Amino acid sequence: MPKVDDLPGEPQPHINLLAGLGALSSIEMKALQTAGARARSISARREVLHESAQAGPGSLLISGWAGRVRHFQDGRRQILHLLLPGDLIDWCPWPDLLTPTTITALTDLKIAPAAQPDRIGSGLWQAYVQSAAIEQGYLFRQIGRIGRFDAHERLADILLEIGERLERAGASEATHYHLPITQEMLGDLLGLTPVHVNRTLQHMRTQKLIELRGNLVRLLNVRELKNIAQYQSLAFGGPREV
Amino acid sequence: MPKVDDLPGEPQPHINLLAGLGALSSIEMKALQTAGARARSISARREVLHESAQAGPGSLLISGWAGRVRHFQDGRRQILHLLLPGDLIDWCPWPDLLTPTTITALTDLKIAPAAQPDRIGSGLWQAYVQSAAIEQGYLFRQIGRIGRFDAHERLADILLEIGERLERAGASEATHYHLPITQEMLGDLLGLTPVHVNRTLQHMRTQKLIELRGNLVRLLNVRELKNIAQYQSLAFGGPREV
DNA sequence: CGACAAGTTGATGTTACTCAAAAGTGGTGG
DNA sequence: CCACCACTTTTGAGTAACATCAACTTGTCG
Repeated sequence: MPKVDDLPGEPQPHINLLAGLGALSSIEMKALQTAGARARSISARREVLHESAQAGPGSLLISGWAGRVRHFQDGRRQILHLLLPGDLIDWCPWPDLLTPTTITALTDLKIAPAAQPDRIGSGLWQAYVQSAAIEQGYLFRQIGRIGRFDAHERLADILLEIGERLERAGASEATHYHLPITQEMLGDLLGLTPVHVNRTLQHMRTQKLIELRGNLVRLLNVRELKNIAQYQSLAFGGPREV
Repeated sequence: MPKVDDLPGEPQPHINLLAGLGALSSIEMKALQTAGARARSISARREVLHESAQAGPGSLLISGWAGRVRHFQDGRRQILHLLLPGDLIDWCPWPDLLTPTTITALTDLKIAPAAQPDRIGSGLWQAYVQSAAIEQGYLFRQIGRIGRFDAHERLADILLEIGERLERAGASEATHYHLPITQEMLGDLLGLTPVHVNRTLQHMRTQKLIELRGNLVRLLNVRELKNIAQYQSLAFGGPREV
């Protein structure tokens, strides 16, 4: 598996991810590479985008984790969707049609302006559109997860999902990755309190389902985890001919 | 006592809704009217669309309530999103990019094949695209609702949201409408058990927040309901010039 | 070293679930 | 019209899951 960090140069998860979604021309690949090089840094806990903002020309998350967030008046918050390296952030096929949500940096980030597809229907354009469709799929999963799963199921499910997404972006292995967010953020994502997240993780450790040291997770018993979460990968089409 | 049935001709909520989202030409209006007349019936609890199905050419929900549903192996289910009269069901701006979810009829339905926009960018096309974007906004709300709200908040929120959506479709008043789904379905939508939905509704009745007789709901204290749910309308743009 | 954030643990309270049964509702056929 | 059925709503009692409050520990960084 591609241990991206060993490769020369910067890791470019957005290229790995998008190349899997649309048949990119070499020009488009180049554009993505140069975009990646022009990434700017944003530090943890900063807002990347505010609810009230207009949809921008699109951005690519190069490194770090972010989240679409809803804040409530009484201080509660819910992470609606987790954004991982390689993800497309606020691109939209037409101006002004994006539902604006606040996006917050959960860790330090690097964000690059998205390379613009030169025409509708190009490989890059297809990849972007697919990317948006996939996000919608994850929203559906998120609803099912927090609506009907208990704490163990939610954690098993999200750990599997994150691993799968990181692997697709070539950023990690699916069963062994760096989890750079706090248990409190995990709670905000899963609709649980940080205390309960902690206890549940403890329990999963004693069950030898996972290992968690520092912020390195290892999924020790993927079979059982998938069983707990009734897990199945989110299916989506690969690149198609235009 | 649905007032709508007393009006001459068939009610056409999809026209009310879509006309608010895109500047429809008179030809497009006609097309929607004839589409509405060609509606077919589907009886309650039937699947309208299965997960595995290809994205179709699109359908309009003319009457009745449906839901995007996820079923779990152990019999639990979660209604991911509620589909109300006038809603666009499986239309997608490009073939095959829709995330397929099972759609189930919660009541008897009437469904019409969606009139196809004749070109990208037309008023009808814009209305459809906006409609899809709005659905995404409701998905975000749904996640916040079930992730961080307790039972009272969830019910207050959903009752307000449903009222608002029905009113926008010209199908009811926002504070006084027919609720044709069972409390069990409401539970599946909100991630609660039917028993707990019932108790919570009882409590809201004693608080004089709502009135619920048969399946007619009246929101008696909208101010307080909005306060409970920290409610604010989902903002979206009206028709725009092409 | 000290300060601060994150993780951990215990004790206790509350919300929501489970199981169970009764009562109301609507439709169907005799 | 009534009897019967299936479904929904309602209510009660007991339980489990999760939240809350609070303290203590660990780790990290200046």
